[in-house]
Amino acid sequence: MPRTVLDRADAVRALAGVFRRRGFESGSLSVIQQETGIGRGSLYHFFPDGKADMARAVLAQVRAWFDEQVFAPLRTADDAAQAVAAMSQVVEEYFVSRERVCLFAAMTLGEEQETFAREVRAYFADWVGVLAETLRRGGIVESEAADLAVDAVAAIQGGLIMTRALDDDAVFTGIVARTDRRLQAALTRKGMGS
Amino acid sequence: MPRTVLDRADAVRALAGVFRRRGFESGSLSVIQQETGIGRGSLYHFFPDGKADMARAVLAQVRAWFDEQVFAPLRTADDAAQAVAAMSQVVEEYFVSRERVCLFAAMTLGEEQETFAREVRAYFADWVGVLAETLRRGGIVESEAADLAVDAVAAIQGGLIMTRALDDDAVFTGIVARTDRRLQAALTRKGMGS
DNA sequence: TACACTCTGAACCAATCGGTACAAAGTGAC
DNA sequence: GTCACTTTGTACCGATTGGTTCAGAGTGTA
Repeated sequence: MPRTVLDRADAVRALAGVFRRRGFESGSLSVIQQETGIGRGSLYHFFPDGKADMARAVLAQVRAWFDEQVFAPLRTADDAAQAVAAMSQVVEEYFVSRERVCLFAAMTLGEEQETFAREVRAYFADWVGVLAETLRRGGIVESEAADLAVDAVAAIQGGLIMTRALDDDAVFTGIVARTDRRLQAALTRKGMGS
Repeated sequence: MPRTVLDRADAVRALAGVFRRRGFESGSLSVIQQETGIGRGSLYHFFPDGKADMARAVLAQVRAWFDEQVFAPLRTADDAAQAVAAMSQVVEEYFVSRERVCLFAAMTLGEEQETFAREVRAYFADWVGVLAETLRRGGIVESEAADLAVDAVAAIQGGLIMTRALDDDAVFTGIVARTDRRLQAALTRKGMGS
């Protein structure tokens, strides 16, 4: 049963790839058409409001993925150390297999900054929040858990920048590994050390 | 003696501001003209090769600033701990007063990625290299110094993303402070602990 | 004053932009 | 096969893009 007709999810997937490679601004309609093989007609059929609609859909898909694969597991975990280790692994795989680009981070630059400010803020605030809560449940005091969580997410995001800049996946892999190690160490000493 | 005529340095300064706010892609000639008050004629007088030339000039200016204010002090310092503390302070001031945007990091996204790949790689490699060398001179073993340096620069870059996303300067300030504290702690224990 | 030189504004260009319209092709239910 | 509905390619629109040209204003020197 060959699928010849696209559905919206296919289009969103293809768009995410283009936006990761090209950026939102420079991913022009012609380029999108060419790289995805999706014609203008289909694009405006699935996304009547044009490029903004496409960006919104892609962001929503990424957000949904993180909700399922990252945030929910952290929330429901009873073993904090194991949950954090799982997060490190899942996040590493995700970004390495997706051009080493976080589309939400990309949205903090340029003009579209304001357009999606709410979604971007929610994504990072939720990530930090759910990680901090997991660390707290693991026995780390509230204030230290919050700092550790912010630092961990920042390290991952900074790792993506460095790994793209130096064009070396090992940079990102190393940063994620050491970030995980730092969180595990904090959980082991239950937030007592400095 | 009122300066009514611009020189190239004025133009570069103004362009840096526009690129930080708008990004390279969306900073169109008309927007640049409008926000800087510099006409097309002047722009193409100073930057005959157009937008690419402007980007190159802005990047070179940022690079020169870091050479002078960050890299050189680290290289010539005899007190590693003090030099690292100075770096933290200077870098924090720099980014807070410049829209919390690192133009080299912005260059790791989108199409222009390849255009300036060499300069971007050099900027980050030099920053990491000079910081690692400073830590090594401070008594930290080579392999650990390299990891610490990569992690520190990544933390700063990730901090910029988080601080823009959460629209809160305190996020960046906190991350820089804790990154500095981590480096100081490593220098104190001379790279012996884990 | 006159001169060489730097800087600037405005008009203009082809190419491309994001977006629209719509007829035709594809698809599943009956 | 027919029908309602979804998906698609093509042609097209006005606006804007990055880039060019060039006459002339601004400036320092003598």
